[in-house]
Amino acid sequence: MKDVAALAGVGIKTVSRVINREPNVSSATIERVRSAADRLNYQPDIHAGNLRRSDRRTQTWGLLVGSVANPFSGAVHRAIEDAATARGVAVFASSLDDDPARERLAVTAFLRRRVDGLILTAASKSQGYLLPEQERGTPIVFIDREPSGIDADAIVSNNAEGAALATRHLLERGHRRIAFLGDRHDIQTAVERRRGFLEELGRAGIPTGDAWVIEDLHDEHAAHAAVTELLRGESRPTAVFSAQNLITMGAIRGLRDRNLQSSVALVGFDDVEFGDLLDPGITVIAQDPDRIGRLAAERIFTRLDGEDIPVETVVVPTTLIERGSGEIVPTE
Amino acid sequence: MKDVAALAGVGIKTVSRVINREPNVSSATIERVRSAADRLNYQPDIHAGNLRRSDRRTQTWGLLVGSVANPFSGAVHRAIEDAATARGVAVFASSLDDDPARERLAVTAFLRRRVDGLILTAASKSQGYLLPEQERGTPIVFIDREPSGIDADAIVSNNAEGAALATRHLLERGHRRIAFLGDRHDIQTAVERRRGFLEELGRAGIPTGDAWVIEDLHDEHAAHAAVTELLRGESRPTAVFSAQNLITMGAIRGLRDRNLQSSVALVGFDDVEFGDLLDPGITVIAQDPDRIGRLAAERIFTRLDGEDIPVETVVVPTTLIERGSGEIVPTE
DNA sequence: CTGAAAGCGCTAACAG
DNA sequence: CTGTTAGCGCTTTCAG
Repeated sequence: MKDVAALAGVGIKTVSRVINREPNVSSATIERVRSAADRLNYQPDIHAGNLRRSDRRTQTWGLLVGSVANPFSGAVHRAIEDAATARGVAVFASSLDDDPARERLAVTAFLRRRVDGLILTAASKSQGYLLPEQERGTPIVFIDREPSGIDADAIVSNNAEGAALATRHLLERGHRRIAFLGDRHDIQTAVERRRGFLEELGRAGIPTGDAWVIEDLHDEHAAHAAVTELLRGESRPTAVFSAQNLITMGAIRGLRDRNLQSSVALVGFDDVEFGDLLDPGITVIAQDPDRIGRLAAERIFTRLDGEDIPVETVVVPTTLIERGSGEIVPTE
Repeated sequence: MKDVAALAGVGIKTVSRVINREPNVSSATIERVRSAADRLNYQPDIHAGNLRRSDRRTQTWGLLVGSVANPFSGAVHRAIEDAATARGVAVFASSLDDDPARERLAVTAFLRRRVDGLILTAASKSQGYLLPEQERGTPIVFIDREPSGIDADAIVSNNAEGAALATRHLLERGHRRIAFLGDRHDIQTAVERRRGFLEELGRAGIPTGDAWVIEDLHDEHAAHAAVTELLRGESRPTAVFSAQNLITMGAIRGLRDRNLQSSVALVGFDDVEFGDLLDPGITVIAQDPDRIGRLAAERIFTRLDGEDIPVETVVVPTTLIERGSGEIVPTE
């Protein structure tokens, strides 16, 4: 900036004014500064300025998700990015793999870079460690899972209702022996989905004990194995509710292995790409990652803009998409 | 930091030493400073320090991809993130949608935040505008596409060879009437893939004019429509080579609409999730996003570490994955 | 309309 | 082993 000022033959403050589009600079001066800056390929250092700026905004956010390679996270990320860049905000992203230690490291890394806001799918048991940062005024929004140990905004899907909807869908088609395939039992969404499933069975008067509830399936492989085992028994379920993306993939494989994909019903939670190209198509409870991301970004902006609204959990509805696998009726 | 120093009863420089794990501090002092920092929830400001630090490293990179919502980009992103965080580097990500204007904006946004390195899938015609930054010492690595207007490292797939491999695969099964479905013709990878296709046809002695070459299919919908149209004619192709992810999806739909998925062969470029669950499975030329990301990150680190190696384009091999659709033989 | 001086949080260079 | 002083690139404040 000093160099630009020297080249343009003006004071350093005048360059600052031009760069920041502040008023009270003659257009001739503006032009001189502009061309000097261009000639030197000058890019202002946003962080140096931030050191002295009164609002102390870095125009940067930190985003923590399961994994940036996961399609759901990717869609959420994209929605957040679109909202953020529209207002000049750059976004850091970090993958947690549901590992609390990684969460702490990523949060620390972002805080040291003085992000203006934090959006996270927490992997830790409690996020109380974020309290001091929140009190310092940094907006924090949780997505996908609600926070614990801290009172903060959250944007989540209606997991229990979605699971109940899936279950009801199967019940209405006459299924009574429905298996539940769930993710790690310490993940909040997994718990909610199981609850929705069991409660719906309860409402239908089906003794919960009758349900096959298989949990802690942490990847496609485990789900595949579990389904294979499940279908081997004498009294096997007539329908399967797979409560997560990868588990659905494993379930599809398991059903195919035994050539049961057209006789055992399947409803998955989370949309699967290609779901409509399979035969039968895969019926799912679809989440709305785009909306989740957009709402999270809006919430951060609202708080940064100084509005003192109460902390809130926004529930984003899920949708049942019928494609065939969920409409199979029990044969036995 | 001043506050921490006051609370610990030491000078500010001593706090700096402790935070940065510099030597020559008594362990008693370290302990006092540590607990004071903890009590105040102190997080050092990496950017303030950077202003004065001799190496001027922000430990931050910028990544520009097609879209963070795209599975290929997501996989590359993840590989880069893993390499980066292992050495304390945080990663900005931005989606370009193949829009040159977005590329410029994102680059500017990152440069103002003083990233130490830039990894990009360029959308612009020429990246000459990056020359001053490169001369300033910022490592720049291109992924997926080679740069133009600037001499810089690149990590790319062997697009032409992969396309030739796909084409040869079809030729070997007796196909002579093969259609090519391509992305926007101004995208380098699309051009390369078309070249590989046409050259392989040439080697087989098939007059290039005989080939159906349909280009500028920029999304799944356009590809779907193109395939539908293509299959309507009297002398339709016996095989289709779809040269990109979304185009393959559209092609699958088009073939299914006419119930030709088991009579017209299909090979796609880019792996498609679920490819093995379809019937027939989708034969593809798979790229290696993980390796691309890893190599890009390594290249940045190597240059940051000061090694003055020559600029190089690393070609990452692609793999043919046979799943059924590409092994269909011509019926006519 | 323009510029000089001070200071943001930190590290380099030096002195004790 | 520890502290002091200067200054990184910028914005704030205030004086022209």
